[in-house]
Amino acid sequence: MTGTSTGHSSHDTKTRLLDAAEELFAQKGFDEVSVRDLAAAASVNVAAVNYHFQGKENLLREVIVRRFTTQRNLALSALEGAMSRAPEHDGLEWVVGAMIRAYLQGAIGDEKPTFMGLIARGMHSSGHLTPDVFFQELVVPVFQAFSGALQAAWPGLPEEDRHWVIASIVAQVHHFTFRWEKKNALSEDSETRQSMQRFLPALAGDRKDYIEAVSAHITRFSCAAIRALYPEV
Amino acid sequence: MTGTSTGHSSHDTKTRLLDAAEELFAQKGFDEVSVRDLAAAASVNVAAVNYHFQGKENLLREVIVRRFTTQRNLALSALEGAMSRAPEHDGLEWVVGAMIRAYLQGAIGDEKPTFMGLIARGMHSSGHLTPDVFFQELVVPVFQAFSGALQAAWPGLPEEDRHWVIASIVAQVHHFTFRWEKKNALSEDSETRQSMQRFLPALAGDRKDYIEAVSAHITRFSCAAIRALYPEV
DNA sequence: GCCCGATTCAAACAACTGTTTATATTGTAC
DNA sequence: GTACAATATAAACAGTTGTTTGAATCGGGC
Repeated sequence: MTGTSTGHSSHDTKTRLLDAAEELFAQKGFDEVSVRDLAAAASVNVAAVNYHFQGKENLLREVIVRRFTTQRNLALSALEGAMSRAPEHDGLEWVVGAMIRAYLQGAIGDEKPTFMGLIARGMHSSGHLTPDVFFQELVVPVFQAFSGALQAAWPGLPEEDRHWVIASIVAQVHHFTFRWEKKNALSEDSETRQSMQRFLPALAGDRKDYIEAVSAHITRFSCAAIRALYPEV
Repeated sequence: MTGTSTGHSSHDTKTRLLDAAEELFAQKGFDEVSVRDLAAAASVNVAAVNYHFQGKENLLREVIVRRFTTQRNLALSALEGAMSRAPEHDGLEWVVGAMIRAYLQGAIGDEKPTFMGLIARGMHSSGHLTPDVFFQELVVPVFQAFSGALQAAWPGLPEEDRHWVIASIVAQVHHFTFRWEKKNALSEDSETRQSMQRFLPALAGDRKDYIEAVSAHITRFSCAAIRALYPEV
């Protein structure tokens, strides 16, 4: 990292390792993936993990930061775009919908197993990553941006209630993300999978339709509550 | 297990092991707890785990089944009680509130680290437990009971939308449960913990108040949406 | 007393973990 | 070509994992 002049060959194996780690961690979780698994998946030597990163945990940290940074930027720019082009009469649905869609897109929009489960695991797990920096840099800005946008879109919603409402919206986004991942992790003919699809038929469709259906529902449900509970101005 | 006549001494160490496992798994997760940790916490020999249960995974399975069974029964009886005594005019809030309160009570009502995180981990994790039986026996009945109660309380809500609405409610319950656990897992002066409490001041209060505040919010929020979106009869 | 099945225990087992070492191999500057 | 740093490799390391073994102990029945 001292000079950006020469380095070119290492970049390959480093990113190869990062990519493999992201996919494997998302699939099976941190503890279930050994350094040897990572090395094999990336077609590099086992020692490479400790040479390029310093230990397995640091690799996880870098994976998370990389993914979450793009997710944060995605959400922030989507929010900014929505706010600037928000028509006056349905500004609420516009802003909330944009936020939800951006998150879902980044979370399960890709065909590969996503990072969202990885984040969930990482936050569950005991000390695998120091959550402080991560939380401050990546979660807080999105929350505040969303909070500000919501305030602008629906001034009648007081600040202390806004926290509750945002929590409820985030809860739904996470939950539906999790359901999609969970479904995909099950075998095609699993009883559980069939039950899940019976309970939520949208799970049987393809990714794109699911994201759209979920976004529409959360937006409709949450905005209806907001409109019913708080005065328009 | 052949005869119920003699057995008395083993029962002690077996339940001691179950209790220790439940607490440790909930605290640190399945992989982070070694068989030796379990044995030490229960004050039994390491081999006891493989003698009474057959392997560590089986112990986890029995822990989960035991806990989730009581949780299921708790939710079902709470729902039944609420339905029988539901006054006509606010039957919706009554039923939804009872359901939410029962779940939160079982999830984070105890002072010990709860089983909810354990369940979440178990469902996340790859193959640690066969989810099929577990899901069919423990999740499905509660879902169906809640669905039936909701139909009775608000007939205007069509079945396919009911699935979505229930998912949104469950999402919130899980999320707020998770937030409480997450907060408790962090050290008192952690920056993240302070941020979380700033975003959701109720997290700073005690357990009882938190459960009450969360139940009230989810009920209010969700029922407002239902009333706004669907005709009363 | 003796016997017998059920339980407990300390010790050892084989497999796997993340990490390090010492040796090659590479690419580039001179 | 040689020299040099950066990177890749195979082998070994020390520690932990879940599980098994075989002997010791317990608890009554007779």
